Amino acid sequence: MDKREAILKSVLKLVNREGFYHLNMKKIAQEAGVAAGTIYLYFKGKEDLINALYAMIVAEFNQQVLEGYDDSKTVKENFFEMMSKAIDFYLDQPDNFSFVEQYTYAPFLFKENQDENFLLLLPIYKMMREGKTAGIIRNIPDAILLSLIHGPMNTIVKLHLAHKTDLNKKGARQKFYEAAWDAICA
Amino acid sequence: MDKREAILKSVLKLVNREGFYHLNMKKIAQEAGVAAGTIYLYFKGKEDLINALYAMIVAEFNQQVLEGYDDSKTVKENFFEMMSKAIDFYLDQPDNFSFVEQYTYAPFLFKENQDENFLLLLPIYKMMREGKTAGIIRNIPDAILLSLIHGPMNTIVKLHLAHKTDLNKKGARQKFYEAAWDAICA
DNA sequence: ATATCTAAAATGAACGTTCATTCATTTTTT
DNA sequence: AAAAAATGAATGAACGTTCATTTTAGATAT
Repeated sequence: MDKREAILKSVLKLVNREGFYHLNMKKIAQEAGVAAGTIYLYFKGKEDLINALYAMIVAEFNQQVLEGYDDSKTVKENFFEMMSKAIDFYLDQPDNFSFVEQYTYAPFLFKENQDENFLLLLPIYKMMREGKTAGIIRNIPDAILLSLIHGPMNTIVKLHLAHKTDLNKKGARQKFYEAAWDAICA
Repeated sequence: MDKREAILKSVLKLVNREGFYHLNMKKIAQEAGVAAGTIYLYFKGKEDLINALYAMIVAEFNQQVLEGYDDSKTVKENFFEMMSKAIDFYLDQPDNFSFVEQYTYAPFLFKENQDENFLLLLPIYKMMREGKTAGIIRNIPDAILLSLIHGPMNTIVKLHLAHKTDLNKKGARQKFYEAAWDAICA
């Protein structure tokens, strides 16, 4: 059994269940089935642990979303595919969503670098640039396009996880993709 | 000088500057220019204080956004107006944005009721319903529409406050409104 | 005006608890 | 038996809250 991974997973579970505010090292150790001191064999401290987890999730997310990207497809197809992968990522592991949101919105909690926040958005930037040069995507500032892609995706996942809607319902995702696309297409 | 208000304002300032994680009663008292014990004359405790602040901001936000609403205008005009008011609210008082975001994404931190989160969205619901019955807004689930309105607004404000874009630049807002509108109009 | 009294408001040191981290000791692996 | 990994009790700092005491403000009497 990999203890490092067990520790990371237990942070994820606890942050989702109780929030950052109630997270403490003893709980993390208990949930992971190790002693409190053991955590310090794998991480420098609490901050290091949290940052390592965030970095891990970002890496997984980008990898999974970029998997959906195919240069031979149209921009629209790539857009749909990436939206789909991104939503899948969070629906498959809701803990990830909760953690990333809380981490992102806690200024100066554990981050030295504000720009870290935007690492999650790298796949979107790629698609945007290509669509714009091809004249298929609106020629408006990148940040506005970004808000029209990331914003809805983020909110719809939140609403789904809060049981305010059901993204698994037939046709629901397709309607969402189409509407989001109309916001960005030229 | 109203001490209750001074205390609330100092929470707002501190949460924005250092995050919930580093917030403590001593700092709140110092920032407000009162003794630690004084806070307990106005609030039952830390939770009560935080909840009171959130309630205050939600009330102000809804009031300000609904101010832009005018039944004699078209749905599109109302949409633009409300987007504008909502963005103004956060740009004028960025502390409010930071606080609301952090509060929203901290499950079980101070909330008994998850639904509280969605109070901020009441003005949007009103416009959506009316537009749908008039056939002007897409006939898709409310939650999806909501994500297409609230999501972009939320993200663009975040990007603006992080200096990734400038919403005060001429034409920027108009482009944003138009694009967001195209996502929801039938 | 000034002094005296009273209740409300405010103070901040003290308290009990919680927490992250350490490290002497024990357990496991080689 | 030596080295590496793991333990968890101990430590001291930090925190939310309390409450005995002090300060302030308003009313009343001199």
